[in-house]
Amino acid sequence: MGITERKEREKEEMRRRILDAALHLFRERGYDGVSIRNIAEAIEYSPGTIYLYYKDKSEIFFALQYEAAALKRDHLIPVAAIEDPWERLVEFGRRYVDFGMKHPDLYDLLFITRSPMEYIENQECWQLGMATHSFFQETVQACVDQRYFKSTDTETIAYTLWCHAHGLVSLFIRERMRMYPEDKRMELAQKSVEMVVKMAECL
Amino acid sequence: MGITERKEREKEEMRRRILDAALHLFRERGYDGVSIRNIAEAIEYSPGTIYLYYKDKSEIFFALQYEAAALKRDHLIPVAAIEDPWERLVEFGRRYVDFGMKHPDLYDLLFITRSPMEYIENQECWQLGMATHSFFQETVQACVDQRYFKSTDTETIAYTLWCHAHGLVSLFIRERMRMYPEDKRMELAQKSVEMVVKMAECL
DNA sequence: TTGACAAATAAACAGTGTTCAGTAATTTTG
DNA sequence: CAAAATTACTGAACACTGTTTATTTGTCAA
Repeated sequence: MGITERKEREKEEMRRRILDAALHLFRERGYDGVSIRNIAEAIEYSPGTIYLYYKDKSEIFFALQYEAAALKRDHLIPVAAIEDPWERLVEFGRRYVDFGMKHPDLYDLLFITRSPMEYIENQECWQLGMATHSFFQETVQACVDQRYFKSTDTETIAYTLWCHAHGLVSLFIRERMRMYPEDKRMELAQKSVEMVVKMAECL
Repeated sequence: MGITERKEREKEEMRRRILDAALHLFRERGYDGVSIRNIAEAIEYSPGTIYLYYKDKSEIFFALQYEAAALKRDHLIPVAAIEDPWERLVEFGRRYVDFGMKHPDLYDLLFITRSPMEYIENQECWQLGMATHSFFQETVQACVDQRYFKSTDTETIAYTLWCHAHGLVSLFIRERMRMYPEDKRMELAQKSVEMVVKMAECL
């Protein structure tokens, strides 16, 4: 009796279709710029159908946020193989920024968008993000242990580096770099990353 | 004939009432959480009346954004009196962060909120922001001239410092510091500012 | 074939930004 | 001072939003 399996598969396919359409539309017009009716129209179903698969609009958002967190983890996973903690940290930073630049919509979803954050902490997405943050902090700790920094305040060092990376990405993707010519923005961002890499030993 | 003057004054008072009510509501519920009808109700007028004073909802937003920029400038103006460029820069950074922490809603308006940014560049608000940014960059230039930094790349130094400050404030006000206990967040932010001050000479 | 179950729909509700014909108040004019 | 003109304001309407629900459609098992 493979019927229930097929049904389950079809349900999953439908959820996939909804998410793909939603992400595509969110990318173009932002969360608030997209209506359930828009998503329904995109997948050629009636608005009510969406609610058979997702409880409400925000759950679609959360599902996408989780996928974003997973993609980010996958983007960062390779650095775990780097032995030297300093090299690992530098590569982590570069890849963090790289992820933000390559997937502005997903980065936005994860770190900027105002959304019912109260709900999120108990969710897989939050755990995923926490794991990544812990990995980052452990790498900083390893660097501290090997005296790569002046300071030994691991938490503050990690947080300071994160602030820089996040500020860099979010100013870029929320278009607050208009005072710089468009073709110079990315270059400036890269120069800034390298500058922080060089001065990090003074942290 | 002081009638036209009185009319003009009354019109201005009405605009003020609308802005005050809007800011109060935006603070509580955010831009999207507030409707024109809410604002109208708050000032005890009908929704249509709002449109006699502001072309649409986003124009109310822009008016508030301009006031935010002006308030930010006023918050930063005192540092211009500081002679020593290094001291001036440090105090500028502290005050920038301080403004963001004290007025999260206004900071949000200025540097995070997604809004029709295309319109903004020709506006007074943008010019105000540009002037502040120029002042900041000139201060960095003065520090460069006096060899306060290793690097002489003024633009990248200024941008890097801005990234850190903005990242710090925006992670805080968009609630992405939940991995730290609430009573430690502000302390951590302050420690990070001081850490950047100390290591800035390595920039 | 029929009954049961699941899936999809259309319609409805209460809300949104915005427009506009109409009303009420005020000022200018005769 | 009364009538006309101007202005300020209203409230209903339009097209949209998220969400719920009664109803219809389609599939499968007996």
